[in-house]
Amino acid sequence: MEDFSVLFSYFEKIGNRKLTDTEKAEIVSVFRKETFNKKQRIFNAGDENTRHYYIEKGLLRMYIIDQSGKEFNLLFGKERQWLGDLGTPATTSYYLEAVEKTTVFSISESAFAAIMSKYTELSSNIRRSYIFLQKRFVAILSKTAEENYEELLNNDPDLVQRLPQYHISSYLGVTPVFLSKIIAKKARKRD
Amino acid sequence: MEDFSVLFSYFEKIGNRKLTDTEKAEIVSVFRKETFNKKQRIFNAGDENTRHYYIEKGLLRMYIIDQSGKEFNLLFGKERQWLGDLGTPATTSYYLEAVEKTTVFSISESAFAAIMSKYTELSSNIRRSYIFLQKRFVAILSKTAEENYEELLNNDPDLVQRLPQYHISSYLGVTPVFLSKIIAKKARKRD
DNA sequence: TGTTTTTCTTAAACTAGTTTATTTTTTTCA
DNA sequence: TGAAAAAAATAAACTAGTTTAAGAAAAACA
Repeated sequence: MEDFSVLFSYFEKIGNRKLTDTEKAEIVSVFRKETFNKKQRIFNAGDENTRHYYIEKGLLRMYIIDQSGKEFNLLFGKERQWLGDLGTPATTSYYLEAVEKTTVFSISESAFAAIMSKYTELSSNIRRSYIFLQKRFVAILSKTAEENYEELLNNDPDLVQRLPQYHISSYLGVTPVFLSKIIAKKARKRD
Repeated sequence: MEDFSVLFSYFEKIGNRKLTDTEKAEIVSVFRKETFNKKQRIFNAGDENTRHYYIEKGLLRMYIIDQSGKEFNLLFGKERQWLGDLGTPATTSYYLEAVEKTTVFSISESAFAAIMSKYTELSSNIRRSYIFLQKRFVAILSKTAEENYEELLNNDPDLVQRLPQYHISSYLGVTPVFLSKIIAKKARKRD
């Protein structure tokens, strides 16, 4: 029998109360526990009705590939975070991939919509995602790559450590070459 | 007595049914009809507990001012659209201003949260806003200013006509000088 | 309608970030 | 552990977009 305790804790936290056995059974029935290996693709641009992922352990990235074949990391998700394309069930434009070996609880859009009416905190979560993206958007628009790198380093040093540099540069909207320059400059300053 | 018919129609559309007189009275009691003149400020960065605005007529812009004093237009809102800072009631980082003389129905965050549970379509609206912002983010990150201008022209020609060029350039994340160049180049091509 | 103010254009010098290519360092894995 | 592959650093030439400035055009308004 698979271990859903992390998921139960999550719902107990957002519901601010213990779950009954019936509720636990309900949760087990709509979520699917899955594990993905490093670099394994979870969904692809063009896929319809993609699922939502609550991450137990590991690191995922959601990205696009532009006309010229270049990748842009839109979002990362790590343990105790949600990731997925909120545009679902419409055809997605994104790719979702594991950066590390990752274990998730996944749920279909329809089931997600259903539990949202029960756990209203899930809607607040979408709203928080919006606010996060808005901040990120403004930062990338109005600040230099150097400032944005500095900020990421402050806000989520863990992420910077777990990701290869070229994934970070793509998240910041610059080339790996340029991020390398920024880091070299920072190191030069420091001594 | 002020005319709330546009707002009633909106709720009848999203609720997919006629409103009762009681419901109409409820709506009138929580919304405030307001008019803003061209260039009038509606809220400022630093304000707390900003309101949500459903636009009856006119055009608003939400923007930031960066460290160096430069403005960046994050979003525009026109008739039959919502605009506001979803981060409310937390202190906002944004400015909201009327581009044209604009009439709105405004509502406080607490009342908004309350009617959201009754008209669940309002949550879907937040989700749609998220999807819109995500698309815009990806476009600005991965496409040239020229392509982004072209796209805006296709998706919302009306907006391009109603806004001064420098507001559009700021929305696209470039300087007015550069947008002017893009437009000049386009005109040169066309003949 | 003419004057003032605001917006747009053009030009030229500049810079943040890109591209391509090569070398070095780090990681992977047989 | 040693060879191969992946990631990062460095360099140099390049370009998309910025800055500053000045003039032209359009809009506002008295």
